[in-house]
Amino acid sequence: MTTSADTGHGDARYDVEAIQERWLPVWDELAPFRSGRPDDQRPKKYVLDMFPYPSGDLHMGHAEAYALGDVIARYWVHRGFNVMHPIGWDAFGLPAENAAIRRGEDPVRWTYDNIAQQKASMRRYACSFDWDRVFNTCDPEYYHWNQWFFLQMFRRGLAYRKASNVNWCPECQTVLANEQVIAGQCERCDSNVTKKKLTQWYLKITDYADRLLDDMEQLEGKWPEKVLLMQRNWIGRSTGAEVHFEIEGREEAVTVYTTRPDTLYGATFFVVAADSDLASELAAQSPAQAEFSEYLNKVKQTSEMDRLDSSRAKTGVFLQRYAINPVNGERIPVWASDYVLADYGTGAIMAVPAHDQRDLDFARTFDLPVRVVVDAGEDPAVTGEATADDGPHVNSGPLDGLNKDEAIAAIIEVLAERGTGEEAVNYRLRDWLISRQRYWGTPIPIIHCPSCGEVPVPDEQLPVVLPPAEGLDLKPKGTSPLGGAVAWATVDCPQCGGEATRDPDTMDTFVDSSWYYLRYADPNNHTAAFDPELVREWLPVDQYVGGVTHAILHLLYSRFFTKVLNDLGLVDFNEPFTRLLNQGMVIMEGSAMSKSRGNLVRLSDELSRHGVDAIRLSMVFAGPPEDDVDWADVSPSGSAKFLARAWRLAGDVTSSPGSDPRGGDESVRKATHRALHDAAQAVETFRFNVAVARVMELVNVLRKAIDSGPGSDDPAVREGAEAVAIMVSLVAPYTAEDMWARLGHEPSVAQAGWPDVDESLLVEDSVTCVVQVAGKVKDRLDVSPSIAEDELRDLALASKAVAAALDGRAVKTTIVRPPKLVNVVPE
RNA sequence: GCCCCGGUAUCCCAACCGGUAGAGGAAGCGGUCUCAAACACCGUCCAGUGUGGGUUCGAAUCCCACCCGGGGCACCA
Repeated sequence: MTTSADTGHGDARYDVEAIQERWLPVWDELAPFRSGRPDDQRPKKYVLDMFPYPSGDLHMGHAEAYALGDVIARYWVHRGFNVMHPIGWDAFGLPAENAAIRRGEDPVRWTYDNIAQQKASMRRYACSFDWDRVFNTCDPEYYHWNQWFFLQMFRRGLAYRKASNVNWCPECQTVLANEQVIAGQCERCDSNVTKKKLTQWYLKITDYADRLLDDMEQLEGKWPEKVLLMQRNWIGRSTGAEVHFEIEGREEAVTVYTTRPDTLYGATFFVVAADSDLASELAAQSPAQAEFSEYLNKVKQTSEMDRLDSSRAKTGVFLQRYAINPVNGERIPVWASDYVLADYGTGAIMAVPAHDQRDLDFARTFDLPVRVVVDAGEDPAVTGEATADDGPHVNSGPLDGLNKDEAIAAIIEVLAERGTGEEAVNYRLRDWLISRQRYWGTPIPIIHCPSCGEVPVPDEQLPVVLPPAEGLDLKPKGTSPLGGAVAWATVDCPQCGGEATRDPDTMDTFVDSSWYYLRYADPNNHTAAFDPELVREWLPVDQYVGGVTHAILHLLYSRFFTKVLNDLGLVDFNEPFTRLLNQGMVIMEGSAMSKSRGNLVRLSDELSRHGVDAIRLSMVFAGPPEDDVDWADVSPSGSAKFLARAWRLAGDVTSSPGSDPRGGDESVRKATHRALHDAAQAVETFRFNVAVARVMELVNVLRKAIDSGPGSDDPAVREGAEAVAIMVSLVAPYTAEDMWARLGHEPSVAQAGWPDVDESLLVEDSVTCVVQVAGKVKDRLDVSPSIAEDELRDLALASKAVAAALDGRAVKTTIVRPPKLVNVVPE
């Protein structure tokens, strides 16, 4: 146990447990982080930590995230801002339901118990949250507005139902959004995801693809580059053309999408996605019907995992049908294959094997012709490498001799003229599938009426509250448990009054987190999701802090919601999070902590061993915030040692509060003001570890000043110790508060304010000037920081060491950078 | 395969526009205090910045190639 340490200075001891117990009730009373006071004149700032999911108690990851968010929030409070730093719980989701299934616990009870536990832990962890703004997404008062937003979108055609092949997790027995499928596996349980044809609810995020992409410009330099890149990739905008191909024996032409319309003359075959409706239709009237059915069955059995393996050999079936190339009238064979995706573009492609590797692989497997139309010097049919480079077009009629860009422009014009094609944009992004066949979520507020169809639940009947779980079969079985709540599900149609049923699905929990940051501005509003006026006052979020795991999912959905709400006139901004900081993970000996790996470090153990402050400090000091913290590399006992050292300073100060630091020891004052200046700068640029180092430096200076310098009585020492308390309060609030009290002040140190930095104390009396000869350091001079260039050059040239290094050589030139450097360059 | 980020002392990490490689911490070693220890305090050792080349008066920093580690994307036509 190192919870206490004998100081060697009298009987005062740094007793972690006692300090924690002393200040918690005081803070409860003072509520220094309350942000809702109506008469508050301070400028507003909104600092937000991603809210937690209440699965058990807080863990090491939370400890890191909240320690970092706290540094930022507490800093801006010191800086005189009215900081809103709220917390709540992302409380819907599968774990509650799984606990219910496994242990027969009520999801409601399980969830609220966990929330209570986490809340108590956060209080003890001294998070600077505004406790007056707490809510949980599973509160009917909250999800009421999920339903309201859904209906707003429904009425505008942004929420709709369609049948399609959806991602299906056989383990969770529910559908998944594209964003929740990671490398062919379920984001939650890692099962291999399969496809299933189902009718599901979607939100039309694709309508916002361009804005989601283009508005990222506003975030440049304020969000991590990595996240912006991931979002860009995810949206995957590409430009090209749609080209209409006649199919022999089919009334309507079939459209393909291509990014390389310039290679149209090189199309030697045509491929439709095997699992598309078109493939089945084309096969139906063909001798290849039997072969195709067999192939389709095989394709359906292929797991998403295998399908994603691009090294897999190409497979397919010739449908014995022909398409007509609109530019040269050529008759090309139509194949069905699974290398073409049914839900991207139009589900059909023109294959140009000479200039597309996938098409070439396919052509070589089935002995189809390869025709070069862009001369890149090599023959893909021989090398097996398709050429995607630019070059003069050949075998391409009117395009011959043109380069890629010219040819694309020319062919689009030709296609448009003839009405056989046009310029087109495509996205990788798909609409957001939000229905889930699970219990613990927001019921979808739609009533299915046999005569009226999909009828929205009238606003005045919202919220549609979940029926109690008791008596329902929550086990995953592929259909919604809510369907089993017959009394709940059976209702009168709001339109015709006839018997109808409620939609039995619940919403993806990412809907909940897509607007929670708005609700904090007005958490207790019973008549609206929020008062637009309050949102205008507080939003957008000035600083968002959270893990990079949400780089796509949550952040993309939130951006989408914000844009929809902007269109609805409910918010006046386009981007919800002005700045984003991604913190790393806490790992152990190089890998993620997990029970099964046996390297799990329990937060509660660490807290009782070292104290809250030492753990917080360790998290912040471990390295740059976006890097992972390897718990094996940090030294919580070292942190505790530093805190005790800082704390002891407060007890050593013998001057009285309010004594004037002017007239105190100048070098101590300089160290103090330098530390305040540098630490502030470091915090504002998220270099928290550097900020801590600056404080440690100051503590070392003060220790020396007390023991062997101007002494404990010097007012500059008091000034320094108070600065230490304030700076330490960003990271270690208990220690700082106790220091503050020992220095003779009333709580809370959190509200003490950042001391003004005296600029004149940042100027050094003299600096060391390095004198180099040919770039090598030969001498050092003590000079005034304001020394003139000429004077410095003369001083340097007069140096004996320089003369010795020159060894008689003439000076070619002298580079002078006052006051820090002179470089003498010999001939 | 493509793209992004990183590689500095035994370890975790600093180093503003290219300008003294070291701020801070951990570990180690030595000392003061002590009967001894713990604690505390003081001091100290340790790298030339992954490798090779280039630009420059001067490179951890900029450029090129490669190696290693981490992350993202990956049949998206």
